[in-house]
Amino acid sequence: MPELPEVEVVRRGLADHVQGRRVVRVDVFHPRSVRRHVAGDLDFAGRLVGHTVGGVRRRGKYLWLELDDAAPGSDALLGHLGMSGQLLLQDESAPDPVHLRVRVVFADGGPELRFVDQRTFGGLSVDELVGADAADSGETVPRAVAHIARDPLDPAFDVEATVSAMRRKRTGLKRALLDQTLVSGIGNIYADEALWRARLHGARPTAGLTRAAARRVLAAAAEVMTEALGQGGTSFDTLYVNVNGQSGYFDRSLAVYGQADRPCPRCGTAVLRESFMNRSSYFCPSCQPRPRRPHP
DNA sequence: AGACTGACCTGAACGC
DNA sequence: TGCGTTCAGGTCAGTC
Repeated sequence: MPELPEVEVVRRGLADHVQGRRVVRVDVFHPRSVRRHVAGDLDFAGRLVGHTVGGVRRRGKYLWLELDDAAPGSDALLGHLGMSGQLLLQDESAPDPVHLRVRVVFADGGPELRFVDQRTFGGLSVDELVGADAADSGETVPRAVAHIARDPLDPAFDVEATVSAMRRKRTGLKRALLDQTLVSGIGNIYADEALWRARLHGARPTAGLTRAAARRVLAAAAEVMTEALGQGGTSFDTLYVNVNGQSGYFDRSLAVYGQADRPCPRCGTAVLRESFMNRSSYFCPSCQPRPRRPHP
């Protein structure tokens, strides 16, 4: 399940291996994988061919390859891995993976960029770059990413503004952590881990949080994702760009996620699993007591 | 306007 | 053995 650290691992791998390369051919094998490109797969391919990959950027779980340059109005190849997406660099002689959805071929004859996605929740599109925020920083993001908040590892991430925005919400803390327009990059796994580190229950109403508690959980999220990145980063020295986290090492370090009935690493109490938003939440009932007035 | 739900998708694991 | 059910969960259109 790619969340911020996994996407960042991919970004680094791509930056090392596709920057400066010119696209000569694009094959789209599954229309759903380019559904965000409303002009269709032919237009998608046409906007890539002939262009050279510039910088490789990321915000939250979104990743994009600047085409030619980063100026507003220029195009970028935007990608989201969804649940099962992978961006692989593979030699043209390597057999096509079963779930190969899009192939990008480069002029130098080197390894192809292959978008592989079993469940097709992810996707690619070509999107125009726009100014990142009102301030004239010169930073640009694809139009489709403009509504996504900065993530906790972004140097320009504003903790105090995020704390204020969080406390203005009328929702539960875990919902808020998963809200990509409030703070991006956090998914179900790192939300549970951050809540555990901050000793807070996900049903705590955001409006009732102290600023200190809100800061604590955001700091915990940044910390756990930084640690995961450190471990995920060990495996991308080859042309194979690992994306889905399956071969990452961080799962050994998870305190509560997926650890139902196992002892909490801090106090030994059995970790609980609960259903939440059609998925699962894991927490320690001792370290993270349910609030007296939980947000439903 | 903001909060929330359901739909999308495939394959593995499980129960009977 | 096989069939049906559940689970994994990121995002956004649609609803209230």
